[in-house]
Amino acid sequence: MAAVPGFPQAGRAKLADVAKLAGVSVGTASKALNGGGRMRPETRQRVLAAVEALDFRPNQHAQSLHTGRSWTVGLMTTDGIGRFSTPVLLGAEDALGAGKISVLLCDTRGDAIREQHHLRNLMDRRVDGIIVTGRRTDPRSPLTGIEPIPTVYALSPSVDPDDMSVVSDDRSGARLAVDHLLATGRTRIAHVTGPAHHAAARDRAQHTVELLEQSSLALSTGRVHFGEWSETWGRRAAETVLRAAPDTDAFFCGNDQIARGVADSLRENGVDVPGRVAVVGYDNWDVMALACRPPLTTIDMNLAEVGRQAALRLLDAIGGKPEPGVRTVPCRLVVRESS
Amino acid sequence: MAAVPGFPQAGRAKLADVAKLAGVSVGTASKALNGGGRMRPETRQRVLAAVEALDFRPNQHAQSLHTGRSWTVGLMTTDGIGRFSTPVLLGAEDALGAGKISVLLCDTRGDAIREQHHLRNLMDRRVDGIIVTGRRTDPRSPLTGIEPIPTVYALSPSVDPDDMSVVSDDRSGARLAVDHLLATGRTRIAHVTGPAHHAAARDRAQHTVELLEQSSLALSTGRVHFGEWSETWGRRAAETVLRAAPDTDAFFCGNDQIARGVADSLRENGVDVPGRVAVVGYDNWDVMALACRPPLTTIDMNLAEVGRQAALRLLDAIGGKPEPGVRTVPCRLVVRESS
DNA sequence: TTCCGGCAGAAAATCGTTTTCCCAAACGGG
DNA sequence: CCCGTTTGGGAAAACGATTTTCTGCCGGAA
Repeated sequence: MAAVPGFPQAGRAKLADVAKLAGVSVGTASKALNGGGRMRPETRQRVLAAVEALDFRPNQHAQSLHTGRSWTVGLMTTDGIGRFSTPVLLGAEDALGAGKISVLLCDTRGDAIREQHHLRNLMDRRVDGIIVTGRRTDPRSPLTGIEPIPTVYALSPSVDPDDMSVVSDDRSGARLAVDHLLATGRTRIAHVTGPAHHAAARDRAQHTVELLEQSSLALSTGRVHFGEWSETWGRRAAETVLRAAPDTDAFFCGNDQIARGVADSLRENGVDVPGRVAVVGYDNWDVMALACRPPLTTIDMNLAEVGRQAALRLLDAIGGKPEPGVRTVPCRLVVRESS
Repeated sequence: MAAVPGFPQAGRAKLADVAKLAGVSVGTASKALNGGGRMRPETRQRVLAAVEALDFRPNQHAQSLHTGRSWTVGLMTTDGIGRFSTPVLLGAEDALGAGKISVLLCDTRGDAIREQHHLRNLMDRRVDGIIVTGRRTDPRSPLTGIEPIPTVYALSPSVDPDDMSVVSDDRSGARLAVDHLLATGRTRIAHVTGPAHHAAARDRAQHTVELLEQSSLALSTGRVHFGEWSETWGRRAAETVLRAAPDTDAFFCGNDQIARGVADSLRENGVDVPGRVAVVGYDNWDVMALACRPPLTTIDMNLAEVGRQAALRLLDAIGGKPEPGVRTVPCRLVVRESS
């Protein structure tokens, strides 16, 4: 690391400098670094010593120009980087970083123009691959005009089943919640969730109904309560449910905000949670789940794992082993005091 | 865009192909593209037409190799990508994207080893600049070993005053809150905030006290209530305050979680908000502020603007016009129904 | 002594641009 | 008609690595 007389300052040495210091040619120096070619061990040592002395770091632009690889993947998020895409993003970054690959961030803000713009940019940079993530679990139309670049869709799958997608397993989430409630003796379960035009709400609701049927049960109110993903809706829905089916002994909610609204409403109406009624949320969003009174039992989608899986599949595809299709990541039940 | 016989398929044409199709030399083709050199308009047109026909896009690796610029900046976040760094990040991406610069994401998870690792990576990639953001407003020690690379610290300033930093103006935040409360007739103000070892809590508290003094007022309880950034603490503190100073007519809280806790506690104790007591939060975190009953008046730190300013300063520095020092971004008062 | 195989390492080609230098033709003024 | 001065455009040298090809040189065998 110490400055060597006659050579450029540390950090900006080029391979030619290393070669000169070691008394060999550039080609030989390169071979010494990259394993390859035959050479006297002593020569290799000299080169390695020179690398050390000059703190040489290869110029990645030169490498990329030669190999055509950028050791970079694009990460496109469609919703500003929200509560859902963030953990996915971190999981992906984690898995990629291990492989010396960096992440180029692109936020489309849900705008198709911006998406095309970023796409051009990523192609110009010759990224090795692309991960696309969205806020919702609704399928999205695939990116266009990226023929040769491996792409993985995370969280929001592509509508094309031949694309690679990694999603959270809504069915497993519903199963964990329902099984947990049944196992703790609840049989009169209500389901309050978000808007019916969201796949997440529809799918979880459908699975819930099916799972109850398998135990010869039905929803306590006879129907799913679709609404919004908000506490306000949770509070309103709780009252509706209690009026329609006063013997309801559990709420399975489509997300933690709704669940918290439900819990607040129950408490304020003097209904004991979990004594008389259990509440289970979805998302394991800590600020909601932990601040809730009582703290929420909830379903964790393992979003970081979704991101990690997406990254791993992308690496496979970059390595020439693409596995088309949708892969699901199972959820996890987090039991707290509301059930 | 249509395939031209005898030429590689669209998207992978090189400048040599363009030149051949236009009947000029590579150098001339380059000049035609980049404005420069003198040439007959007709020749330039021929080149441009060829570019169009072949859908030519310059190889950025080649450009970067030649110019030494990567048109990329590193964005290091120290805390996963949390609630605070996300808007900063988006603001920065927005400002940089306009300048054809892409963002390379690095998350250190607060780990020094990882930080060094990412730093090496960024230097190897010859990024044009670096933006460092953190979760807290406490000053952080500057990055080491990046001598020649322009760096801007966002949200968490560098302890070295000669570095470039962009932070939220805590003083303006406190002023907006206090002035608003005074203007609406409140004079017995309590201040509940986070841990005293957080600069954000200390600074806002200090400014609040100073501002009150300027109006010959003091805190209703005679002291600042330091605690945690949580709803639980907000609820506890509200009761403490009401017991110590029952004539308190306003709470200014260090963040929206605390404010929500305070509001909840007041409501449950039958204290009318905003009728008898006003509540003002800090952060304008929508899920908290909007879900609160009543919706919270709060201070917005304009974090996206912090990110944007950081990006702009970085661009200036990259362009050779660095302006060392700390720059502050003023806050914004968002009035809702809690005051 | 001659020839050949093997090996260490040098030299050169390559990746795709940008940029500098240089040459030829055209042009204008005296 | 001749000599500068523009002008348009080509050739070639960077940029910094990797990879392929080529050249000595040595030892051993015929």
